[in-house]
Amino acid sequence: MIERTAPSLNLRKTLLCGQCFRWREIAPDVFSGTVGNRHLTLTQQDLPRLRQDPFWCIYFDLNTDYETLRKQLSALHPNLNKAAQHGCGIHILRQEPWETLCSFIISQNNNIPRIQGIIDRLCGETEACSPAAFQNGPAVHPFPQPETLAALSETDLAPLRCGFRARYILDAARKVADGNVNLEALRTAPLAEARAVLMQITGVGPKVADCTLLYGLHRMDAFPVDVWMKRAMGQWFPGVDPVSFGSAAGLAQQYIFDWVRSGASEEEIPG
DNA sequence: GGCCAGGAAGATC
DNA sequence: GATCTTCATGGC
Repeated sequence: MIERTAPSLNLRKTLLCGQCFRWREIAPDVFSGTVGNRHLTLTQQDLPRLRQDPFWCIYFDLNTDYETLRKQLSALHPNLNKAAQHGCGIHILRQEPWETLCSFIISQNNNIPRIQGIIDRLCGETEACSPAAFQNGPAVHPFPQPETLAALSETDLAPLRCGFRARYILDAARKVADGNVNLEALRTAPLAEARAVLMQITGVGPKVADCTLLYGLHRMDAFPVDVWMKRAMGQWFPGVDPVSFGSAAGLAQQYIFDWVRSGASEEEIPG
């Protein structure tokens, strides 16, 4: 029996690929982040041990066979094969739906450093911590609950410096808090229905909806088909219908995005 | 379809 | 240094 020494998850690729915004590389190969009311600092070497922890095992999706999914996607098209090779090691994290929805509302027309800054301020990371908070180590700053945000006003959110997105955050918080949008129910709802429910929220369009479904509800069938991605699909995957990606469509799009963002060269575009 | 809504980062001058 | 340009957008 050969001991499995190389887990399918690559921490850097997974945590810094733009699917989440509360992880930082605080030193070379050392990653630190907050999930729920837990704070974790780890390196790639800590992953095998993490398998024993039910919470982190679920969060990092360690029980999904990404190697098989990656092989299935690779077989669909030569360019998807390249993208999948580049994205090898990316897991789709199982993030909290509300935090994910709110984060991707903030992400629209925005860049990652600024998104991280806004979310840090939203979570109170930049507030001065009381001395008592440090008695048992650094204070953990959970993502604010929708009920908390629902009671606030745009003026209250001004210190976040999130611009026009403030009213979108408040509308989302209120619709989730009062039950108009039941995020948990979207785990099993038909994809089209789940999208429609999310798009009732002001400031949530097709892309934010699909990102919420993929990253927040682990709907691997969700595929953000915006104009940009459609163009990339048409140019780089001629004749391939995203439907053929099936239940791994979300993973495929993450591979493609990561590949494109890395500068997957124009010369690789066929024809 | 065009434009506008923060602000930060990177490119360019 | 100053000045563009861009940003996984959505709404009017």
